[in-house]
Amino acid sequence: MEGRINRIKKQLHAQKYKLTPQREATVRVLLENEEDHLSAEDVYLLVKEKAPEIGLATVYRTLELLTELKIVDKINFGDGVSRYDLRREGANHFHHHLVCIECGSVDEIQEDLLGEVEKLVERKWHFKVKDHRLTFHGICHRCLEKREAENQKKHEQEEKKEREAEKV
Amino acid sequence: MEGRINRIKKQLHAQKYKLTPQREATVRVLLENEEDHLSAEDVYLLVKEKAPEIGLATVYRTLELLTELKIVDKINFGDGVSRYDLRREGANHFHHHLVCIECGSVDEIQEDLLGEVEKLVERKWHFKVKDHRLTFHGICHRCLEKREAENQKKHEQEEKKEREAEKV
DNA sequence: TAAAAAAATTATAATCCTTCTAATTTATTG
DNA sequence: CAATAAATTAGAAGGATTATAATTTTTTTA
Repeated sequence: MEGRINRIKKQLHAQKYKLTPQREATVRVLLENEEDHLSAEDVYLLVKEKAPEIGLATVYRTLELLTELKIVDKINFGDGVSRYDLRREGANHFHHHLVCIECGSVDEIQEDLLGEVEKLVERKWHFKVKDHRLTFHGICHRCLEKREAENQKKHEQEEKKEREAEKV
Repeated sequence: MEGRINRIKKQLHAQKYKLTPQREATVRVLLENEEDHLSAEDVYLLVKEKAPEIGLATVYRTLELLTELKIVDKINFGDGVSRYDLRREGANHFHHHLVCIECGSVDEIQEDLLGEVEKLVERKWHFKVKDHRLTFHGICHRCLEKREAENQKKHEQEEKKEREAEKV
């Protein structure tokens, strides 16, 4: 964690920005919640626990700054708020997302699925790809498993009923 | 055009909705600007030309309704407004976008680039894909060509200078 | 066809997210 | 240490979207 903070500090310094206490608190919150997809408001509330004096505007400005420096990626899942996602260290492409339309969960895919597709886009559409956003909407593995379990149960009950009917 | 309107009318009726004059005017605007990616405000201003009495709220509600029925897709390119994009007739997947970070243009890719990727996601992550959003950010062919032309020009001028220098 | 009920629309207010502004604080430089 | 620059705070302002109440249009039903 500390190493990562230090590297981010260097990235800021390289562009003549400082890692102020407020900025550091914000980065820490992002690191501690790396799996989540926090909105600016979410970040603000969490940062307040560490640094109660911080203002919402500062959080917005810090997130904007981190986005500019490609330390975080700003993403929108269509629910009216922007969410902020730490870029994995060394990752040169933005990871992808699986949004469940049943339970609302958001999972991440770190694998680069688009290598070939991007090559094709550059060749066929003569478009120089710099970044991408790929999100799948559908049903997550948890909800699928829940469904299967329910179907299983229903089947068993039906079978039980049938057996009882046969007895009578 | 009329045929398309009629088919949309039927889709509405199938769900017990009516194609009111305001809704029809909105759909016409979307059809007439199929290449664009209009915001609700854009649509509102264009619909006003046909039906000046329409209210902004109606446009929003109509677009929401059309989105529910999968007649249009709501999409967000990160500029603070939602944009609405007619689904191509018969298309069972949402098309992709190329957003130019230099000139702001948005081009569409109708080809299904994700067939294999989606199969992989379903297998490997056990996620049932229902829809997707894929947007590339980069430099469009127009801007690339402009750049090349400028480089070409610069080269020519440099060569000219060199020749003149040799003369003297 | 007239009355009642339902659906849709209008205009405007309200809300929510985000950005801007002015005043203040903190850090940096000569 | 004074002067300048950078960053932050609190709150106002802005813009996009949604909610509300009154009105209009359409549909249903007697």
